[in-house]
Amino acid sequence: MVTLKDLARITGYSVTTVSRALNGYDDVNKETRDIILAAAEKLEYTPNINAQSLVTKRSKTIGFLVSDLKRESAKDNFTFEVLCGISEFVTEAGYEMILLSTSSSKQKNKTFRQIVSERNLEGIIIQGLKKEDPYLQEAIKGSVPTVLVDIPIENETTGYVTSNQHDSVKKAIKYLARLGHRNIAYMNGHKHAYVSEIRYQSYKEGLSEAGLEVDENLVCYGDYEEEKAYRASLDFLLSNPEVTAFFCASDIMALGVLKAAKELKLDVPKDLSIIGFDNILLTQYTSPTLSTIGQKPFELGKRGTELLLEIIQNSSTQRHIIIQNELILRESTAQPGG
Amino acid sequence: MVTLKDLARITGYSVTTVSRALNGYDDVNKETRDIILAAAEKLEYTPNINAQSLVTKRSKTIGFLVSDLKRESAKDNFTFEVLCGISEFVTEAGYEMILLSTSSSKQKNKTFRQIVSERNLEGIIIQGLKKEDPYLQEAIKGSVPTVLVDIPIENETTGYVTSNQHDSVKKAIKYLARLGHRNIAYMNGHKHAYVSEIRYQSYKEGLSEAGLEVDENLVCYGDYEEEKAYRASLDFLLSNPEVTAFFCASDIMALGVLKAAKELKLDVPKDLSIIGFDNILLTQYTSPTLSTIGQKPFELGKRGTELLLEIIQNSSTQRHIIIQNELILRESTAQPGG
DNA sequence: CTGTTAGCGCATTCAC
DNA sequence: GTGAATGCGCTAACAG
Repeated sequence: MVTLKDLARITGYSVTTVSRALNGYDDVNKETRDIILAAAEKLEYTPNINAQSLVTKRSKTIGFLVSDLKRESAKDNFTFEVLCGISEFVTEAGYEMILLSTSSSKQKNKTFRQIVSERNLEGIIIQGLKKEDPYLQEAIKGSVPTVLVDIPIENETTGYVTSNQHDSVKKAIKYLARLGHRNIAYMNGHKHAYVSEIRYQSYKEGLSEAGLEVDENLVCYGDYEEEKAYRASLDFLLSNPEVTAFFCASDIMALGVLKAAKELKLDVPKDLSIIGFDNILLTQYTSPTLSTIGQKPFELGKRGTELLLEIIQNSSTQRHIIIQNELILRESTAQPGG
Repeated sequence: MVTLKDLARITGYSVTTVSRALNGYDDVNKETRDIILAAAEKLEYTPNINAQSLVTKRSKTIGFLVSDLKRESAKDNFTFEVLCGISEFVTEAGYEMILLSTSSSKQKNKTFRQIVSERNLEGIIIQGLKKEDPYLQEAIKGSVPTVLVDIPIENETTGYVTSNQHDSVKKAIKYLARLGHRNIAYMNGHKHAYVSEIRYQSYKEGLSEAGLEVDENLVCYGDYEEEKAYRASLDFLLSNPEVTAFFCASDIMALGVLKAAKELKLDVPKDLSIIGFDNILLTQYTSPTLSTIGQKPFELGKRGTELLLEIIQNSSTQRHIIIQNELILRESTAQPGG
């Protein structure tokens, strides 16, 4: 390992001068700088970021905190795409990202503050935590720069990045209404997620704006799981034959509804239109293919990181970023009756 | 931020004693230790790992180096599942993981050594790099503990974790042969991946062991892409009507073959049996559902990390770990003719 | 058992 | 322009 001291010894200058030359200070003789830079290059000198951060207090590291990063969550490439987006931007900015999972941190009885101070994290991006998660509360209250994915809360050191779920859900509902659907059901996820609320609220508003009545009985709960959505919709469709369209808070649940429809010999989209949310790869392969609302998780990660670094550098003019979703129409939507 | 110095000041002991008490040395008076531990708890003291690593030379950090972590790779949840496996085990061991992408590192002209020494990484797990990638070569030659995923190379500081691809591919081929297939084609991926070679080799051996001749003309190249596999197999199936089974080096390519078969009005599995590799989620949703070889990427990540930490601690008895794959039979395989 | 001393690699005063 | 001195938070000899 080559250190500043080595470079100092070899070039004959002091550690101080070497440090300044390498960090681009302009009070260094050009010749001196060239000599030092050449030596650094030759020896493949790399600054020790840990040592740097010890004195500068800037670790050039951020954390990405997600809820249980277990086997199952791997199915959900939303998190992974966000991760990719973060990774891309973070590296561009000369930072590095550490992956943190709440489950394992809790297991180790760490507080949010500890997670952060252990590694001197400059900021944290949070995704997928339940509303009532203590880490989330700590993060919001604390003074560590934080960016939340899909949780619309902001303050001095907290920002968020999300998509225009409100508009896109309303758009989907109104689209169904325009096709002639009068009884549009909603398959909601569990109540621990902010997005469930937002989407449900938007569903209701969409109905109202389309001149349709909101009927609480047309709401099912599938917990963002295919199997649960399948079972819930099986019963539901049997007892609510007037329903001709189903809007689902996630594609995974839409798959469950699709399965139930098939089992009940309902033709999709002739007897039942279905719209999902997420645009997962599978939606292009089902039969019929699934209409859905497409998010851009990669962008969420990338822009979220951008925002986080701005908050860290105190250079941000805003505390939130909204990414546009896209209503993707495929084969699972049509007029009622065909 | 609470430091050792703070604890020393408050408890009246020296920094050294506080440090020793906290690190569980047994040459500390029990009473003293209790006082110190109590103070640490009360003030929520958290050791600064960066400072620790500066002196101990152990950063408690490993890197996960993957090839281009771009938008597209997100489709491939193999990487993500490996990542989840790493994350789980790494945290258990008190380590943290940093995500590194070759594309961005190259862009910054960093050598492998620099990537490692910048952050004092204790070890690295590598996945998805092409055979000829310079980072891979550096890693293997270098003295930094390294674990390769699916690249069977080992030496003093390098180990690998992979699945029994050899056996499982042979098993699949022999299964097809037992069903009565005599002309079994192979859809290979690009040649930059070790796994392509291994699977191809195993395919040939499987044929031989089943008493079938190896015909180089029955090999196609789909580059691990659906579209390319689709086009390659379209031509191929037209000009090779005697082929009744297709083994594909990845499920994604199997999807391409399935699409081509449908376009050619070939019934799967009646006219053409298909077996893929990976057991991606999609294989359960296609029609017909796809037979495939299931890997356990989560296990790969987890066991790989385990191995890496052993190499780091110099406690490993072996340098490689093999995880068992599973031949999963679904609807896309049958006897020729039905 | 405990404290003093030294130093990890680096950036930053402050003199010269 | 340059260097000596200081300290970031911590561990590791070495004395006592």
